[in-house]
Amino acid sequence: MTLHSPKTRRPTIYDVAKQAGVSPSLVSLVLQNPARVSDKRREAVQAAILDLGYRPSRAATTLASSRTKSIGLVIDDYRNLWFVDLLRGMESALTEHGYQVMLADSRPGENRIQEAADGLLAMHVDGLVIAAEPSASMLAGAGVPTVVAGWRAGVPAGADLITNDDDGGGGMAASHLLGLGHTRIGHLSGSGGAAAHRRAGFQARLQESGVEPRIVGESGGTSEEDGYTSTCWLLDHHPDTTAIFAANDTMALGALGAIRARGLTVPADISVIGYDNSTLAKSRYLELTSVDNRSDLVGVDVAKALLARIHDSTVGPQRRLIEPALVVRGTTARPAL
Amino acid sequence: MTLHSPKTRRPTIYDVAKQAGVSPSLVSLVLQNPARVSDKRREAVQAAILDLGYRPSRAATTLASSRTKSIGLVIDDYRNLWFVDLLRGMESALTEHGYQVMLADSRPGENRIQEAADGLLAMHVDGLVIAAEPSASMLAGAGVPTVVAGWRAGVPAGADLITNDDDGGGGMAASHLLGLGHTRIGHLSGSGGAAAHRRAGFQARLQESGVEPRIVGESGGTSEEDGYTSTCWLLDHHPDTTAIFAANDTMALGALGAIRARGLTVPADISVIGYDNSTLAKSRYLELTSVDNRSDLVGVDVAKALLARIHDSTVGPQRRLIEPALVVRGTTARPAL
DNA sequence: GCGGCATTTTGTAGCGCTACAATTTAGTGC
DNA sequence: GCACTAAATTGTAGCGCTACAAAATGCCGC
Repeated sequence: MTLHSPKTRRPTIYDVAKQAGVSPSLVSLVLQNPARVSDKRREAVQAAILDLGYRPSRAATTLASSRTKSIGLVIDDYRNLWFVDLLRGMESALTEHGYQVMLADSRPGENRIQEAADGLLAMHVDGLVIAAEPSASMLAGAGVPTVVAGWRAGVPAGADLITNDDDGGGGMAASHLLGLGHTRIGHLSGSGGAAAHRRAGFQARLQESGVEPRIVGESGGTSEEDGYTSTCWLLDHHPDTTAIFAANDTMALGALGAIRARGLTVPADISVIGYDNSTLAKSRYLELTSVDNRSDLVGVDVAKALLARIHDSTVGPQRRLIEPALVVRGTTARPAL
Repeated sequence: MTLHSPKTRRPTIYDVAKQAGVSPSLVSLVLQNPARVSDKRREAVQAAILDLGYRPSRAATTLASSRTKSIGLVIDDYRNLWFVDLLRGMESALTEHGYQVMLADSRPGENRIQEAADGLLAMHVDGLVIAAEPSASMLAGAGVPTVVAGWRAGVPAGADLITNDDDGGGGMAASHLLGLGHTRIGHLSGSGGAAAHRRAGFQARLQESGVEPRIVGESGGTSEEDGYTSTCWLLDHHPDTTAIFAANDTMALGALGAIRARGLTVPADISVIGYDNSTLAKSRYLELTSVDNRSDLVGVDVAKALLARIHDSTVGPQRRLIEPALVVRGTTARPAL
């Protein structure tokens, strides 16, 4: 590639057309569907593109064609890494159709989901994914296909919903602990929607077997600190507890800390199971048993739902749950006798 | 807000103008500089905007004004959370000037930095930040102000460079361990550029005091697993080691695992210090002493450099190092006698 | 060589917005 | 009320691209 006068304005489709000796329309065609153009012209155009360092203006394309081949993804916080699996899942299903994903976070702490969505909509995204807990009822989509991923509350009217089966995952955790022989079981919960479903599924499955879990922190936070203090409370009030299910891996880490502080050992004295199958859980140092909510699969389904709606605006909104998977590692074992 | 015929095309500036009884130009003015418009018209326009649910088309604005008030940030992998601090730092300095940040990752593993940058450039970003290790020499910027953040290799010609002082951070780790009285010190390194600087700074500071560090994994990876195996090697060959400096927190976690596997205790038997001050390090369970590279400050400087270049294209490229900070927690202590 | 048809190529118009000059309106002093 | 300046408002002309209809070209058999 030759660098032509670096300080000049970027080359346009007209520059390419002139250099290749064809019309701008032809260049546009080459860009969109090279197969429709004769070999001779196609090569001339591609050579000119390379030579000039031409890069089509996304803004102009958007304006002229009124579709961007891109879909917007609103997440809550970059630090909540679950979106990464969601994103990869979406991309795997989207790239083959030529779609891109644009990310925006909702300013953690301020919950500006609508604002983030607006920003994305201003860029003419063809579809919108909300992967953050909507605080108030939002209108969101405003015309473009919208799907809520990973949350169940506050789904805007007309939006698809594709989310992890947190009830099912809670049930899996319960079954795992029951299967190992535990009966005096604690649960560290939190106030969020996901935590509520995990709790419900966990509790229901235990009750089927006649076991009543000791639930802590139902209306509290879900940080490591919360996990720590909840575990302390649990060990104070139910010292015979042999297993703890934490609503997420971070809280499980807190539980590990509290257990260690009591001089107890995991899993010999107490089993611990987390949720999310995060990096934390996978760590060799922690070896945390955890429930993986398969956000990658959620992402794939999100993409499919979006594509379906984009190509056929008459399909109605759907709701689907993705089944999680239990990953057994080193923090769960049979209870001591 | 009234919802007007949801299935119709989105309202344009002309719709707003008609409804407010003014010209499109006036609406545009209200959008850009409300103070320049009389109260009466301004309010009429704003009411119309609200009523119609009007959202300016970013594409049209970009095309017409040829500046987007947005800067592009290329990161390597969303999982490497250091970019979050960088981003927040940038945003804190950018939002007051009305600029937005657009993110793109370079497809982890494939190192498609140029591709990611191209995508951003196609959206007419006014500035570009490369926060990923450039594998080959890239042209990057191609006209727009560019700054490389957090890396020192492969800086494109004409780009600014603002990065963490990894040498300084390594020195801080060394000083900390020396100050505690350690003299038999190991270092878990890696093949990357950042690791090399941390190693160099660490080694230099130790040598000033006549201490020669035992360096492992200089040409290896920087995962938890690498930290684990390197530590095993270290403890095999230098069992008298009393302190270990890991090139990052993840490796430090691996070190903790290996130390525990040997039946040794941290920090009683061995002190461990990491780098990055990640969530991991802050965890109450781990309490890992770590060097914080203050990526937030890097972000602020990146933003300032960019703004300076955008507003005055004649300023030359600059290079600046940001001083890191040591965060002492529970994994470092005086050596046993 | 020529009609008839498929393929390739091109002009024209316009997407929604902003810059800028031109025009209108308001404000001032006398 | 008038000349004059400042402030507010508007019309015009694109920004770079694509859709689409129209035109040009190529290809076939006879």
